Amino acid sequence: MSIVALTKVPRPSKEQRIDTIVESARKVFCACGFEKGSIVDIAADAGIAEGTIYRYFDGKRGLLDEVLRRHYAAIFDDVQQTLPAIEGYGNRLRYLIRRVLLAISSNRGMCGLITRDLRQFDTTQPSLAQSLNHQIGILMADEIKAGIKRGDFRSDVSPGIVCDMIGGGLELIAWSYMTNGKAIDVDKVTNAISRTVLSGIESNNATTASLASLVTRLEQTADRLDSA
Amino acid sequence: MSIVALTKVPRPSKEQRIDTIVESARKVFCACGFEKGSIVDIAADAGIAEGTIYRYFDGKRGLLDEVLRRHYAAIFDDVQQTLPAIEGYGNRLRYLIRRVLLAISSNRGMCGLITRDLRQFDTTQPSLAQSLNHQIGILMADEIKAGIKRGDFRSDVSPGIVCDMIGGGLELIAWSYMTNGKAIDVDKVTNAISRTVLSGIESNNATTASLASLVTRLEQTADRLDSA
DNA sequence: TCCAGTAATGAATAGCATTCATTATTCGTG
DNA sequence: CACGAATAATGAATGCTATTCATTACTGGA
Repeated sequence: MSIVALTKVPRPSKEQRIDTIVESARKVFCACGFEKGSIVDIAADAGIAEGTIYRYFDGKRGLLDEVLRRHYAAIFDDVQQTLPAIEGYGNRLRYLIRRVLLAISSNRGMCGLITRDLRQFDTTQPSLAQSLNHQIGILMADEIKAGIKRGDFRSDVSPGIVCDMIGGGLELIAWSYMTNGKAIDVDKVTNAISRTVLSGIESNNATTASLASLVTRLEQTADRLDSA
Repeated sequence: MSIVALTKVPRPSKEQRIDTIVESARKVFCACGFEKGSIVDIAADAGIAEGTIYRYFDGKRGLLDEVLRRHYAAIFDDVQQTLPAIEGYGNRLRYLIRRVLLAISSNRGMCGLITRDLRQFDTTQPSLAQSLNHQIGILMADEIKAGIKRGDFRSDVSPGIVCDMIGGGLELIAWSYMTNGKAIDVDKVTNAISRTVLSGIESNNATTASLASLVTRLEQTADRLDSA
């Protein structure tokens, strides 16, 4: 029979407890993934019993949602501070692409959660987390729509489809980063995506050729004028 | 005590048994998804015991892989028959995009498996199924590379990135089809993607218009000079 | 100090993939 | 046809985890 004198620490506030749980969940999920990261692990890391987690969260899924929500919130904050300072729709679009690539390549564990586990939709109850990638898509779509209105972008483009292509492309790049592990060359990829989106892949030989012949003709004319 | 006279059906061949199991798995997975579709359900549908499945497959995951492999194989067969008959790199690219959209929109259950469950990678052992989407990407990349070589496409485009953008875009469209259920307008989406990939989104209205008027003016000047 | 009300606990529950000792069937051979 | 290894099928038992809930521990006001 041992009598132990423990300094009784007061219970943490509701907010502190939630923060502790979410942080432990983040650590465990990032390290092991959603499936393999168990509630027992998270509880152990947070220094509490499993049951306690269920007082604050609907379940494992809800916990993941909150982890992801906080991750995206930080990115959104950053973006909202930076975006307005950038001039030009094309440049802002380019910044958004680059920002996502940075987020992907700077946190492999989170990248795994996003590419692997965010997708687990439940047709009955769409979760908050599902709309997070979509939010970034909305930011991009806003730029494109504004660009169309101003005439910088063609009026026949579908902003939604273009955003899907950018967002989907970024996701595939993230996914292949997760599976093959090769580092992402952020600037190179940013350039490739931006260039493709803005200019497409078709060569405009016809235009170039007609311009070239025009130049030739003007040069000849100029020569004649000189000699006259 | 009942004496029942059952016509003893001979055991099916290994191949038949595998086909039965895979077909039952396809039905169950398509109806319930990978997580919720249980081995018991599949065994019941196939009219066998759960244990039997494990004689033929590594486990639930391996079973899904085979279901997906067969689904993709059918598409590949179809594509390989059709593709060579189409003239022009841009047109073949367009066909591939349309073919994938058709596959997506014609089979919602399978679409769910692809967008939701195919992604469950295990960093330790990459599965066959993971490379299936990639295969289609390779077909597209081939067209793009050939198009670059022939001068139809700009030489500074990155085929891999463009394929990621097309493939990723298609996946996002599939995903949003799964979550919001709205039917996909195959032709409209095919057009939007093709147009974006080929021509980009930047309007060259201003440039074209100003160049055109410049050309006109220069031509008039040149004519006047010539006649002088 | 006491006592509702609130929070935390962790053993019990439940669901499901996977295993494996047991039973049934097949088929080559005497 | 009969026998008996070899092969296939079975389904109860196992193990793992998320989730629940009766019980216990704390807290803050009267």
